[in-house]
Amino acid sequence: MRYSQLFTKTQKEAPRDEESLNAKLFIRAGFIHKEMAGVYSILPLGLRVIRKIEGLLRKEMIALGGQEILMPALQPKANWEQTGRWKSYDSLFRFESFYSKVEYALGPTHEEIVTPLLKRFVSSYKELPRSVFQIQTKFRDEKRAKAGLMRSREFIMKDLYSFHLTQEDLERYYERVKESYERIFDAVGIGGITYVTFASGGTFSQYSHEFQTIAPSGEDIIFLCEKCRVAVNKEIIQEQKGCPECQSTELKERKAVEVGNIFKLKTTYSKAFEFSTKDEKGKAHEVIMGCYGIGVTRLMATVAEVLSDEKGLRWPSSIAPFQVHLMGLIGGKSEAEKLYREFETQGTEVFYDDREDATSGEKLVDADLMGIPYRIVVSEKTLKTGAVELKKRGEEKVELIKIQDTVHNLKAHT
RNA sequence: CGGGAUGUGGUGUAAUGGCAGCACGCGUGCUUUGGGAGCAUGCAGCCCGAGUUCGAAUCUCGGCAUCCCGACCA
Repeated sequence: MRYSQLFTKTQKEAPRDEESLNAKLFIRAGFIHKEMAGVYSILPLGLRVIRKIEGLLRKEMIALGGQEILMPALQPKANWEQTGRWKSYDSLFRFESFYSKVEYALGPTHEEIVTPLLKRFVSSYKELPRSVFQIQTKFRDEKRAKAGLMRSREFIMKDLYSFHLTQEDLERYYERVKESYERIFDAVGIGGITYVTFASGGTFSQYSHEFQTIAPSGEDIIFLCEKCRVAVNKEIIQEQKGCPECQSTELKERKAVEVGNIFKLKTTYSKAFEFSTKDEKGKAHEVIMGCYGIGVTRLMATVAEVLSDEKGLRWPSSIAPFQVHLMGLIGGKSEAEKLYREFETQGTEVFYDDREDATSGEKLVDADLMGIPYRIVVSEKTLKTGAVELKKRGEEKVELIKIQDTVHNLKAHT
């Protein structure tokens, strides 16, 4: 993509009405635009990051046997009454049609849809287990939206739901999802600071698990055991006392962001919707369920919060909007143009700062702000030796590589 | 929802009862170009509504919006 074609632009100053690091960086770099408290438009660069995260999640969910679907954000009141959550779910957006008295909900989560949906098709133990997932926009009427994309009223989430014949089968699947989540957080560069955290599991199971990423800006407090690499949520620290795995009481208190959550629903929703299957003997059993969420936009914000530096964003290759940020400075513009075309032909994701009216300084500063992993500068200086300059975002070291090897070389890097 | 704060060109800010100014941005021209350029010139603003006053961006009241703290958070 050419910078000159991009309708957005970067800005030097962060707006006064954003205090959180992620929102400041995303707005300055032109990734998002605030429409109102807790609601943002996603701009071209931001959307590319979201698509990357979605791709990664999709791959993992499919590996877990998940079948991708897309359920509605607009949901019938009746389903929410069936589970009692029409009245009890505080952050449910409810509204009435302008034309009739019909009331609707905007989905904050999809148990009320997915359970009757699976019930419609699954009626025998032979069809279990099953799992479905979606990547979709959720709505929650947060009492206070805050911290940019960290806690917004409209956000993108990946939600997976699994359906089992037995508790044991759910347990096995649950462990597989846990491992999958760990791979996902590793892949986006926050694995080292993300902890499986024991949280309250409600009345139906002993624990649920959250994936908590250590961050100064986090709104949750966790108590972590460095030895076991697990943590305990603030909610249950009183009853739990020590580390759930080694019983150590030397836990460290840290602020963290909840980037994912896995939960054994057991039969809560299958009971509400009378979803059961027959076993070999023809006896009906309520289906055992699990649900597993990762906030896509929150994950994006978390990566920005923990990996950025004073110059701007710093994306891991796995979810970067582009792999290469190319620019031609004085004396290097025509060579940069040629390189750009070559990259495009080769299918490398390249962002080309082809602006005629931007100064060198401006281009360099923008590259740091946007945080694309590899920067290639072509200028009179580099061309003296028939080379271009390659620099990785966040590192000081620059490497000169022969211009004719550049495209091939980057293919190896990315 | 309780508490606190703030609303001035697109963005960041100054003026605090008396001519709305600066920087970035945007337009035009020329010169520039390895870390958010220079000169010249132009465009663009007081959140909304009442009130006080000779006079309100400034004071008062109401509304709206945004941020922060708290409560809440599958």
